[in-house]
Amino acid sequence: MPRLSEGNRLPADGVVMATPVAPNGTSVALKEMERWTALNQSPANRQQCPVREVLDHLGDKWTALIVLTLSHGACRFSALQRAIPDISKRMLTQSLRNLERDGLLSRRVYPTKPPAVDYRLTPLGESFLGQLQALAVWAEDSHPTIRAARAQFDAANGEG
Amino acid sequence: MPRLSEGNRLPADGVVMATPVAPNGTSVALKEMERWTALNQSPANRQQCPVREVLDHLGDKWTALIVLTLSHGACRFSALQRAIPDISKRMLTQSLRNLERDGLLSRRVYPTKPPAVDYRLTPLGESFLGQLQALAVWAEDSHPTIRAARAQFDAANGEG
DNA sequence: CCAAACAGTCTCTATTTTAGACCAACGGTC
DNA sequence: GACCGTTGGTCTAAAATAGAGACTGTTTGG
Repeated sequence: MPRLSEGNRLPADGVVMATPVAPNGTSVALKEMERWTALNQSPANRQQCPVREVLDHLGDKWTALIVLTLSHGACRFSALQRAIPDISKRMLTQSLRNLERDGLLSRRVYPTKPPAVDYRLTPLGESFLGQLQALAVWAEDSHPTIRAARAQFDAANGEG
Repeated sequence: MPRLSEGNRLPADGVVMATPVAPNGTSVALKEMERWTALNQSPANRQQCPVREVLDHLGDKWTALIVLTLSHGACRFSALQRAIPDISKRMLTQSLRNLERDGLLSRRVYPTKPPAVDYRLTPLGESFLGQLQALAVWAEDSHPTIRAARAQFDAANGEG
């Protein structure tokens, strides 16, 4: 197996790795890349990778929205449902459980009839919220640029 | 329809809104929450919400990983595949297209045989990368805490 | 001449998500 | 007092989505 090292056998008409090159001729970024690639080879490594873990949670799609919603204060199940109308009960329950399991929020049950339950961020949850808020700011700042890029792309590639 | 205002008719045994209270008696956070809730009622609003847009992209699950991988420099399709072994070609293609459409990365085709294509972050992509890296740092920092919380949760609630 | 590599596309299946019914007890209305 | 909505969920069936793998056509390597 040739195990081709990317970047060496590249088309002659374009510089592909525009990164600093080490004395031996291989790109520095390439080496980092190889390390990263190697790391991701084993399922075990992938599973215990913190980045993956966080990303998989964001991949819940609802998780981030829930945390953002809870930034306004403690919230009951049904209030969350109203705040995020397009989440199904099932997913809301599931996402809340995951978040609780990971210690990002705490669940409090009031033994009344009908039962009342509320969710609030833990300190860990608050710190995650900080990250999310930074992301939200980036999103708002970049929104116009993204919309523009999107319009341009759609115009270039078929408009159907 | 009573349109119950959350927070007023709460169980007597627990303070549910531990947030500053405005002169008129309603929680400040509650008002923000109502605004947020109102915003999310209309599908149109949800669709054009920048936060949603970014979150939906992270919800791709692979998008973030791709951007993080491209932080090491330009990368060809197959190298990305090797770097992220558990992504399917289908999703990789799809995610790359979305990212390109939103102007986070650029795609360059070298008309050789066999064809070569490489992807690299645009300035906008780099700025998104910054956010992602901050998130990655948070993830690594918080990993132990999360693992602990998880272990505790699993111990408390049935260990099956 | 068979195999692999390149960057995808296409189809078929497996997983995930959603929509909606249901629970049991209570408050308000008619 | 029948009827409705409210509480926080769980459960099932249907819809959307993701994944696995075959296929494209050309070129180099063995």
